Amino acid sequence: MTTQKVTPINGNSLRGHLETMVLSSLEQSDAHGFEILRRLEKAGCGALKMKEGSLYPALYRLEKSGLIKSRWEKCETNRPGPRRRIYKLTSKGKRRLQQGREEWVQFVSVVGQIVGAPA
Amino acid sequence: MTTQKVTPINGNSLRGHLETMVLSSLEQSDAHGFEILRRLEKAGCGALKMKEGSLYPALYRLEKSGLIKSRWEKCETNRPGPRRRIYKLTSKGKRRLQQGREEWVQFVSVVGQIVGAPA
DNA sequence: GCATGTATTTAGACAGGCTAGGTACTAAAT
DNA sequence: ATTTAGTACCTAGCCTGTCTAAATACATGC
Repeated sequence: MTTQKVTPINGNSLRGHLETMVLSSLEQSDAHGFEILRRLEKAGCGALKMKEGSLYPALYRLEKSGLIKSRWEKCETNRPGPRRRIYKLTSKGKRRLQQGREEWVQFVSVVGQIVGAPA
Repeated sequence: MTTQKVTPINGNSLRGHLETMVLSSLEQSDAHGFEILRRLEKAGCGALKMKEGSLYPALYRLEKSGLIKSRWEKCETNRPGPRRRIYKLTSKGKRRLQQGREEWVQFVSVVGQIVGAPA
């Protein structure tokens, strides 16, 4: 009974928002892919399941557009595991994030009004 | 100066929301495709540009799923122009609309929190 | 060795909104 | 009569971006 049906947010509805989400998650601090995944999953409260296969291509696109920059982190810095690629917002990326937020607000406003759900 | 730059809501961000929008626009009253387009465009305040090439396939999918039903309207009923296909929500469609609204609220809540834009 | 957890990468599938046309009917203009 | 314009519908094929599913690599523990 208490099976708390959390309808997962699927890929379609994420389209066009994922990149802003990634940029936003990098605002607090630089991070590598897996860490971004963890941040988003945590913030998504179980409803959000972004996959590696979505994230890494997105990161590639973002870097290609100059919105983020990456550097490799050596793994000898007192931690186990493989190498990590650390991503960082560029100033261009910060501006885009601002823009993405404005677009998000407009998107919510417009679609929300049509869908007519009580905000 | 007063060029009110309305960034149009593009196809990607509409993904996965369009069907709920269509269902919602049919709630007030039955309508044919063009009328749905007008309703959405009007509600979108200029920011929303849904195309026929998106709507008609969506209507087809919705009908195939039993969420809407259509009937042809003869054109001799005191109006000019070609025949129209009038769409109507089924009870299954009404239930789906409810579900779509719940999912919308959740979507806005989750993504909104991540994007961090002031709601 | 082998399994496990962490981390990255990629090929290919797939969905669905968009482009860009086409069809058809009516009325008004030429 | 023919053209033009407005309304209405339909569709083939494109394109983008998320997902599936697998491979690779490194370190630790059994």
